[in-house]
Amino acid sequence: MTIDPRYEPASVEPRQFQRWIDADAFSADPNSGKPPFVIPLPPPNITGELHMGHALNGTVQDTLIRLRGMQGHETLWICGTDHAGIATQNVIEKQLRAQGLTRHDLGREAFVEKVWEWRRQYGATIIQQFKRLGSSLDYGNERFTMDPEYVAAVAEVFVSLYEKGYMYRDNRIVNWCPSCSSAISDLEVRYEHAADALYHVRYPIKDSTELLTVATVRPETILADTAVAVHPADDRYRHLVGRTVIVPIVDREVPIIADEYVRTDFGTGVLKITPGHDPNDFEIGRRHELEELTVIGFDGRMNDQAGEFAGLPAAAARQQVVDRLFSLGLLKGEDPYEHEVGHCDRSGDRIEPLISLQWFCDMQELAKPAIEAVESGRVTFHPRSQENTFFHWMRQIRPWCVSRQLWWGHQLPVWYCADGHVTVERSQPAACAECGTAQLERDPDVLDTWFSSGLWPFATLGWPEQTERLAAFYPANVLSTDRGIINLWVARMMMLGQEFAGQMPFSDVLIHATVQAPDGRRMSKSLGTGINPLDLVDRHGADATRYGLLKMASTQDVRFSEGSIDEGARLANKLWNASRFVLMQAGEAAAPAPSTADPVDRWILSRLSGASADVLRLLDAYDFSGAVKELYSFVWNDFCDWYVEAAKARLYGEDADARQAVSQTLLWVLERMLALMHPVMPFVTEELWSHLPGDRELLVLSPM
RNA sequence: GGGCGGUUAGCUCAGCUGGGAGAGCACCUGCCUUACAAGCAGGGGGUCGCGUGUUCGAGCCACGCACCGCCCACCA
Repeated sequence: MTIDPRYEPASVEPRQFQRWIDADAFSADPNSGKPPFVIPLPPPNITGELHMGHALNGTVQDTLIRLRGMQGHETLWICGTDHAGIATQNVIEKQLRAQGLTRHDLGREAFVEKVWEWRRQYGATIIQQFKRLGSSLDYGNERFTMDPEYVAAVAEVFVSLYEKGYMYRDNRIVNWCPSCSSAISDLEVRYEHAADALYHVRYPIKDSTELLTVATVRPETILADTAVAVHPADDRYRHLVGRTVIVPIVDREVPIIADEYVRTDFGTGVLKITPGHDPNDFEIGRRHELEELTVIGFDGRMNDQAGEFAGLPAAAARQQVVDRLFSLGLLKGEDPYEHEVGHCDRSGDRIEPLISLQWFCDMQELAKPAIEAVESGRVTFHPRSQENTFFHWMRQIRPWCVSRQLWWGHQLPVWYCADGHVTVERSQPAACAECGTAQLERDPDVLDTWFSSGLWPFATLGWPEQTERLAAFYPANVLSTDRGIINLWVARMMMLGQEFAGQMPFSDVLIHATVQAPDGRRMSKSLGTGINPLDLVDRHGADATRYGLLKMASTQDVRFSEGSIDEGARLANKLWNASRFVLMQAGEAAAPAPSTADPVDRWILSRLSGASADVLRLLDAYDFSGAVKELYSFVWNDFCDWYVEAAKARLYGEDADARQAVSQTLLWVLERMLALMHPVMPFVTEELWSHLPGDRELLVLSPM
């Protein structure tokens, strides 16, 4: 037998992967009787390309799946992708724009068909990329959040939530993204530092020569002011409560009201109230039954109510309003002002708080069992400290705005008749639930993409049908993800899983590290700081990449170091050559057996069992970095540097019995070592396993 | 504003319930020793972010500060 003196990943990886596929090694049998072990892959967006986060998370999950499989579990790693509503629609709209078109030129049906076409062509790219890492996903049961069965599951959940009274429609102020032309949820708003100005504006008091000065960063919304507020206990202004001021420029008479919300120590202690364009003012407005005026439209431009400013983008209107205030002598001054401003997580556009009619889901009741599950330890986060993030959000959870003004996604299962009656059904209703008319129009909106991904652990198994797979593989065991979507996704899966599948969807939430760029900045395409994990696989091999990622990802944030990947490559090569040496000595010997005659043999056997125990213990504790270091030290230092070197004397000696004994022990330790290494380095170990003497099953299917 | 994590050798990081400062890479010296030069043997290199405190003793515990990264947050 000849084996290359150097491990060449590129020539081994495709071949070994194909063997796993041919042996159907990644599918799960619901009737095997073995204890299940299930991980739902966080479904990547169909628009996504494999990035470092995917690669790390994929490696973590694959290591666990392979480990548990070898330990005798029936393992299932749920595979699939997310339709990613806004993200995907934006990609297609961008393509259209390049051709000078908008989605409205195509119309809804043609546009959605175009997205499907795109999805058929490119939507599986990232799943193919996961294969390069050796991921043992259940490819045969790949799911998509827009599969027909999944669509039915989403409708079932929506209708059921509606029937239980959680889902309602309301006219409220929402986070509006002008460039997406849609509302988004609170969690999709990203706050960014902005250097604006704080303007001090004088409002004349009616029947008085007095002026009241307010401070605002958004003078353009003055046009929609419907009150001015002071704190009820503020002696400076107490006498003015109940009087009237004249809103500058529009000369509207509005009341001076008192509200606890106003801070006496900010600005002048007088707050202008614009219920139509500020979430706080909206709440105050509702408390005081103020009129809700709108001067900024859904396109982010001033609307007809804005008079002379109509048609201007809000930002441009701001400057013109300021100029007018100045010329009216009502601008008292302006100060530089730095604050946090909401931006759309998807488009990056500045959020415009606007009042609109949307569907909301009341989350408070749904949150309770999820909070309790974490408090009681039935669901545990690793590391534990991440539970703070979860509790903080869940204990003060607010209604979830679930409707999106998009075309790509799960259209709401809601119909309206001409009289405005609402009919919520699992499938197209024949008649209005209230008046019976057959003239119904479906709500054009679609659901927040996180609504459907919230059903992932059970909708992928056939729910609401009571399938064998659902019975066998729900709930899952581990959910591994980035800490950025603990609330966005993990918490929602927990709430919906409990409500609809009757149990928490998993018991262990793994929050893996975030890999930063080598300079400590965020790794991102837009910053140009991204490192493509597939390049690493090309250059160092998949096993090396996996090893390196596990090695470096020990704390919450970690800087990328190619040195760790390189260490993995060297370890793979070391394993390769150690095996080569052992196999050359072993020849075509029979099944290996350890010998305990020599103290050196006893030493390595003892080290092997010690290292095995350590590695398994560390992996059980999700300490991948520690496990990988232990593996390295055993393979390199104990086995190669000490045992193999010590074994040479006997191997090359005159004593035939000693030669036999040491060669047997070498082979035996090698075999166990390959098995122990397999979850981390599946390719090189599987290849070497195939060179071991005797008929043997694939390593991935062999017991640990 | 609140929370989480980090700050240890030139670089990336380990250091568990307080008592030896460590690994890999890089560097230096000597070896192409017949599994591997992606190798072997050996070596230099750190007031463990700053300050105070607890202790016989602190990288490790407490409090405070600084800087970096991230999450959450309805103060114009």
